[in-house]
Amino acid sequence: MNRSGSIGKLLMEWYGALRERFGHRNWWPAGSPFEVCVGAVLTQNTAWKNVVKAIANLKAEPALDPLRLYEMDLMQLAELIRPCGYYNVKAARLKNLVSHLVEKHGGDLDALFLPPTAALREELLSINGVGKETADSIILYAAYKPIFVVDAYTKWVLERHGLMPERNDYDSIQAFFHANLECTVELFNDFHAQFVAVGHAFCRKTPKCDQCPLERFREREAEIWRAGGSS
DNA sequence: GACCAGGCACATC
DNA sequence: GATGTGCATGGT
Repeated sequence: MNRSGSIGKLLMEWYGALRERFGHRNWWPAGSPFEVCVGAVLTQNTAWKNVVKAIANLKAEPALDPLRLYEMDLMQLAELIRPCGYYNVKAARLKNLVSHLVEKHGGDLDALFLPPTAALREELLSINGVGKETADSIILYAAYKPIFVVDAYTKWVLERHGLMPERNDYDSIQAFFHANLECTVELFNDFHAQFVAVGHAFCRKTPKCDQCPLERFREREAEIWRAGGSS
């Protein structure tokens, strides 16, 4: 087995251990694809608990709808999403996303999601306020297309286990997972969610880190490096 | 009261 | 292209 095969096998064992520990995460925690899009913007550098409050406000208005958000006053939108922080910035970003959706696709998410993944990603990234993680979250969890979402916890785990690819930028890490895993929506969906779960449980909690379900793979990881290019 | 959270754009060098 | 900074609330 070559080295990439070994890594793929290890990653699946990681996934199995995480899944056993945390259970299937049932992501994305949202009632509709549009809610995923809104949540993806609101959760930028923000704890999900606070996003839940903001989304509840939008639902109560009710305003969790492309056209309503499109027509809503910017200041009013900012006030509704205040609990999730950066509310002025995020109100503008939501407006950008919704304006694109309404003006280019008549408010129809299915129309937005029609292009192939690479083209859709480029289109989303062209919207000010939609970066790589936000775009990929929308593609995976709202459009149901297989793309691996990389976040701070993903980087933390890879670094912690010495599995970081040559370059540690977003696209390189994403390519690493695409190269070593079966590219399916189901796997990418829950794998990313498991990284978030293990991050919540152990990242920055060094005293507890020895209880992390990934610790038992240390020896396997060392073996892979000893084996080098083949095994 | 300090520190952190499921980023991103923009300024500066 | 690498690095620094502003954005802001709520939980621990």
